[in-house]
Amino acid sequence: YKSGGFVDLCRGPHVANSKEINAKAVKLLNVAGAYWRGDAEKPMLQRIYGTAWQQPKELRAYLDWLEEVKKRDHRRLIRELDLLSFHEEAGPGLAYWHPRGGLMRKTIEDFWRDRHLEGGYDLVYTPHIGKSWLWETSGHLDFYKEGMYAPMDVDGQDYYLKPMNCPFHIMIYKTALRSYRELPLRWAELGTVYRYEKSGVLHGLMRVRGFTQDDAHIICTPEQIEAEVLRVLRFSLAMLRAFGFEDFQAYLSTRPEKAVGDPARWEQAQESLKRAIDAEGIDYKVDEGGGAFYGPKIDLHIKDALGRSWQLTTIQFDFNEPERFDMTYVAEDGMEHRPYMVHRALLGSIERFFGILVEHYAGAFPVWLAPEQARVIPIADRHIDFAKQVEDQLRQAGIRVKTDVSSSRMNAKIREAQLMKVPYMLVVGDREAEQGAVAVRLRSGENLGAMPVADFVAKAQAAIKERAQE
RNA sequence: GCCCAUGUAGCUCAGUCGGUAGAGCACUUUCUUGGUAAGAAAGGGGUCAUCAGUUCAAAUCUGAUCAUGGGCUCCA
Repeated sequence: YKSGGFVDLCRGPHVANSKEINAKAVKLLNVAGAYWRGDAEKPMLQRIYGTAWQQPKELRAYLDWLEEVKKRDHRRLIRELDLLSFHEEAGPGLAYWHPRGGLMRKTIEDFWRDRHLEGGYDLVYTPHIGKSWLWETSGHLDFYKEGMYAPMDVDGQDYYLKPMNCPFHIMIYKTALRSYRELPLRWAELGTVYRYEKSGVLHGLMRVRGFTQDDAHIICTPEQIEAEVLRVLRFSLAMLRAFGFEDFQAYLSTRPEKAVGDPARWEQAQESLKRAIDAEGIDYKVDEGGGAFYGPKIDLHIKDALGRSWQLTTIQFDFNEPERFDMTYVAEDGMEHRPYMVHRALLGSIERFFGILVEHYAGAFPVWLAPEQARVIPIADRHIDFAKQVEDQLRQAGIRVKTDVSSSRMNAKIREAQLMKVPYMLVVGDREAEQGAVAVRLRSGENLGAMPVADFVAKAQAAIKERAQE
């Protein structure tokens, strides 16, 4: 788009004067800094953000949407729902998982590990720190030193907090002479890493300094690579669908100018990525030359309940580390060959994914994820004994349940459970105690009336199994 | 890291001209024992982010630092 002598690569339009904007409704949103020509080396200008609409009601709808975004802000909800916290005194970008958040994380991690074992992965665990040798060899100290926490001195040696898991998995790989017969290897780890992110970029759970990647490395032969890539992509889509995401967009990033590795391998890798996306029928865009210097990649973006896009899965080839660590396998010809290595994270980081889940569901999680799936609400203190019996029965049936024994009135207890977005509220009074029943209220406000405890258990278990919202 | 703004009780916020700190919710106790989103009363709770400075006197003015927010740049 052209304004006078200024040419901008955007859809425009630009106006020479704001009075040319023919709008019935305008709102100033905020002011912010922006670098001259988007270059951090250049001075910063003040940018004024505003929005203009043809009709006041369109502006109204937009402001309502902004309001909804604000209501779902995970930074607010993780506090209100008692899930996580951050602490100014203890370090920015470092998340504390409370019991409720911890229970959800455990649920996510259990699901993740089970699916991986079913999907032909092995689970590994590796240390949080390692000698500088690892990062010199991998190249991270050359390329990303400013993103790593300063080393600590241990017995006169520099040890670094790990910013990545790959060198550790490679150490395991190199404990044996590998045969083509045992490939592919698929090693997964919920690996906690630390990266020194610049202070201005930290943002709730979305950008933190300590986080857990749902990482895995696939090491295979050139013949296997295409099938492996397709397998990862399918696996990822199944995983994301299980968490309630349906709308996917893929981005394929190809070889940049400066790159390491055999061009023929790049070509094969890019082809296998492309064929996998085609096979799954995912819409994709190509970012020519947008890959990292060490390999091409596919990123998967999902759309959340408000239509916002988030990058989750990344599937990246690595032609750098196998070389630097001299990874080999012995092929049918009896010679040592260089394997392919693929890094992949499906959810990205547990912290960030959790934040996205919170915003996607506005804190009203599907039953299987909810930290407290049911709350028993005794009407008066004389019903507490029965309420505790119900609680026990439910817990034995594998339902996460609590009883509200506070001195509040039933109305207040219901309000409290609503605010915590507990899927099932089980009111018990004289009538229920007598019949061995619970009166079921959903967080939607719907009242299902009284049902035998066993019926409720069956209902809740079905909802958990189907990963239903209820 | 950069630009701008903000920081008062656990949370959401008042606090005038510089004169020594307040509300609602939450919490504790007591009363209340109730039928689907807040029963009532009393009480406790503050190094006004931190550290310096100006002043007889600082939540209030100045500076630095830390943190947070909106953006920018970055994101192996």
